[in-house]
Amino acid sequence: MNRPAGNGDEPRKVIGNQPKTARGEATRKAIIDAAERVIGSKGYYDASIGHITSEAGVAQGTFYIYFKTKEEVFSELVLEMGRMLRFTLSEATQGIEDRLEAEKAGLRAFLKFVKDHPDLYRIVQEALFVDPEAYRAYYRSFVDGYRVGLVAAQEAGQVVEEDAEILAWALMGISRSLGERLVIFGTETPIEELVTTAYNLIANGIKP
Amino acid sequence: MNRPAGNGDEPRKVIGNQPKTARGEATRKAIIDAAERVIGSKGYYDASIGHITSEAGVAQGTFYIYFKTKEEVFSELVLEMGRMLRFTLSEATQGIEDRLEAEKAGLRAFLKFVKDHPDLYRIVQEALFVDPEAYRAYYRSFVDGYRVGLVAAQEAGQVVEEDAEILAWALMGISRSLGERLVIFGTETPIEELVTTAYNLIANGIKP
DNA sequence: GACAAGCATGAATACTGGTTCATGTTCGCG
DNA sequence: CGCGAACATGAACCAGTATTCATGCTTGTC
Repeated sequence: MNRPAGNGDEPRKVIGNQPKTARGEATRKAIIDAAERVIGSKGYYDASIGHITSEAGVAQGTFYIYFKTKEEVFSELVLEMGRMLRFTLSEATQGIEDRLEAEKAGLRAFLKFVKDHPDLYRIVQEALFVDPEAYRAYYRSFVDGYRVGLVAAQEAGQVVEEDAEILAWALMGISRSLGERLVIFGTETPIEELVTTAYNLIANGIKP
Repeated sequence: MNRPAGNGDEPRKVIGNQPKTARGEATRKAIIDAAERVIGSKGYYDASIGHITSEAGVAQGTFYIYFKTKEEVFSELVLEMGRMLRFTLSEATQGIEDRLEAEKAGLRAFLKFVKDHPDLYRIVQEALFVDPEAYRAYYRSFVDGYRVGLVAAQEAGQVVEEDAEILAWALMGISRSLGERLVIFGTETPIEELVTTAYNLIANGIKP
């Protein structure tokens, strides 16, 4: 029961075991990618570790070298997804001066992203049940971005003086709903049409 | 392999076994109610038949007198939920002449319903994975109601001439998002405040 | 008051699937 | 080389749980 002094009880709360070589890095990535495909298509509960590892081309035990539990890959997936989406959006609105135009570009980029990654969409939804904390963090960060933009626009007198937090949730709801229609309900409406209609609604709805 | 002629292959697609006496009726209802509570709080996959039946105060085997599978109670729950919500909304907007006022009343009723039934909200969300067909039907019927109202208002010249289907999805998204904020994110904003802000957004957004 | 259909029981079944482990294999470095 | 740390294997373990089943109870009816 002896051990070096100056050590806490927990081994520094590392997420899974970080690989130390390029080889391990590659394997870990292969597993995450496989998990994305398998969980995305079958859902979390129907996706077994066996499915994931065989899709990744490794043995079942290998999974546990990199992840402590099944839940852990999932959480990481959700995090990754949030990062990707935020990156895509900031990329798409980079350098656009007019705030309303930026809004439009963001909406368009969001719908495109969702359409290109239908699996990712479902994964985030399922996080509400598998990892509620990750789910909340995902939407919180999304809505925060929205809110900051709105507040700035309000200060510039371009947006009506309503509670920016509530407004942000409402606007996010529009994007999300149209995205869901695309992915879950498989409608064929061109994205540009959705963007135009939603943009008019939003622009008229929030102008001062 | 002989059987009476004039019979299809399927035994009339009865959902579960309908009880024939008041006693059975009561037991069946007790199980559904228990399922609502247990699945609502633990989620579908963590809610075992054992949990549900013990919550209902019956033996495990009793469950299978009334439902063929675990999925079946769940589907019935989702259906029931859709019915309840639609009833509540039509109740709340009954007899309101002005369409915009009706919209406001509907929004208020929706948020109140969601707040009073947080479990039900999560159950519908989970249906996307457990019974996608039920999930789609739920939202389809919701959005259809919305669309019909919008089209009527457009014909009366009260609403802008945008695609009513898209508009309906967007507006539904606003309600849903604010409802989710209430239930999943546990914010304490008074419903009336949400209604006012959202109403202004919607009213300005869709006026011709 | 006995018969049968409906209802109820809960132990046994059957199987899935997450996790562990004892045993290799790879590979960079001295 | 050859040593050790990192990585990989896949068979076995085991806990949980949906579903079945043989048996027993209730209740209304003739």
